[in-house]
Amino acid sequence: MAGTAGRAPARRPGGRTARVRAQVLAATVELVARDGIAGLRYEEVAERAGVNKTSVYRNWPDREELVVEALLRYIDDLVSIGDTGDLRRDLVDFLVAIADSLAKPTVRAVEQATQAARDSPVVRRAVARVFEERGAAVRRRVALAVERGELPPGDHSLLGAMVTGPVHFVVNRGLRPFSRADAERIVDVVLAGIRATAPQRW
Amino acid sequence: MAGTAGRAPARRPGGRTARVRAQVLAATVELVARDGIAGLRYEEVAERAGVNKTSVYRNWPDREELVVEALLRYIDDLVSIGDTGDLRRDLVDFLVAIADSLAKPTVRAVEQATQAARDSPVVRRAVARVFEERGAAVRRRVALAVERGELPPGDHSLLGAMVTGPVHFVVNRGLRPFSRADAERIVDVVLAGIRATAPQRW
DNA sequence: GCTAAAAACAACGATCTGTTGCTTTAATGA
DNA sequence: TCATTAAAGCAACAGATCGTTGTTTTTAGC
Repeated sequence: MAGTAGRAPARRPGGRTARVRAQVLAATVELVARDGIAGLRYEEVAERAGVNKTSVYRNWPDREELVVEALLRYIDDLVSIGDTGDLRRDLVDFLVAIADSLAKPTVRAVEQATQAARDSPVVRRAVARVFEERGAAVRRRVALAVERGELPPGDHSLLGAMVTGPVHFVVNRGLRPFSRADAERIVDVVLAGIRATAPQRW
Repeated sequence: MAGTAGRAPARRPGGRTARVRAQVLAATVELVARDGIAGLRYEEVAERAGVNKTSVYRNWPDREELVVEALLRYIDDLVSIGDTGDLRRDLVDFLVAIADSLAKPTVRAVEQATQAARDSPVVRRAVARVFEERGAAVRRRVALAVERGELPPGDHSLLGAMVTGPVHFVVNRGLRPFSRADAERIVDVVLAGIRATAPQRW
């Protein structure tokens, strides 16, 4: 797959074309965030992008390619974990950043795509790729923590899910705002639990 | 709001009418599970239900009322937590049951509705009501555990999110199957973490 | 079996879909 | 600066879907 989503590379990609493409992809993200992939309407994309609908149809004859390209373009909106040397702090900051990011259209679009991924291999691959980068960063950060003696050695493959899962749960249910205190509680319980269940004091 | 979703009660609700209603609601759940609320098409509902589309339009002029009624009808598909006297076992069983239930169209429809709830008060109320029953059951079970000395007293409002959040996370990302061992690990870490972070050995 | 509630049938104008032929704009490179 | 031409805009289309309405047929309830 060369170029942007399998088509021959544009031969005049600057100026207006770039503007049109960017506006279409931005509109696509917003509408997928609101209505999901199945609810996406080309005419509404064009209207919101301030572009003629033929521009959308001709550039992205396949709606899944449109959605995938839109998701990948904004992949950087997905927050990642940092490294201050203090695992607890990095995790807490990470959770707070995730909670905030869940308000962004980009991130909500990824959530919608995650639902749709069940029925579409193309979307599934894109979503997996998006999450893979974040997941790898968390794994690297955890490995560092083990090296530094902040965590006992062992299988920490569930750690990421154990700290971020509750954030998604609370925010998506939308029952209450997610506070920094919530993040601290989650991280403290999970880290203490991992240490307490380690085979021996390492 | 009397009757089913605000309309005057049907005066001939038996036999064929009941059959039509049930088939439409079942079809609605399946299609919402696949395409979300915004992607729901009345004609496809009618076709899948083996029913004329006018029956759908006349019974449910408002698509949100159709979706809400469909969700509430299958509310019992949402698994709840049991009480064997052993908190760890009850939680593990609960998590495994949740993971299994996430394959059901009914439950996936609720997940889709949860996304859409952001933009629709009607849907939001229905989803909140659906989850409220399950959440209350977990809170009761946790309160029992505290009474029995299985858990230290304190604020356990995040416990439900901390054990079920990771399940949703793993299953929805769909990277790998969710095993009973995963459930055990999650519950063990969370329970150990809660005990380890309790103010004193209670 | 009668009555009438409710489902099916049929047909509608309006909107959306996806495509095509043509015109206009403007990015690119000389 | 300006000629070339890629790419966007415009207009019109057949077909599908939407939501509604008038009528006919089925059948639940008495």
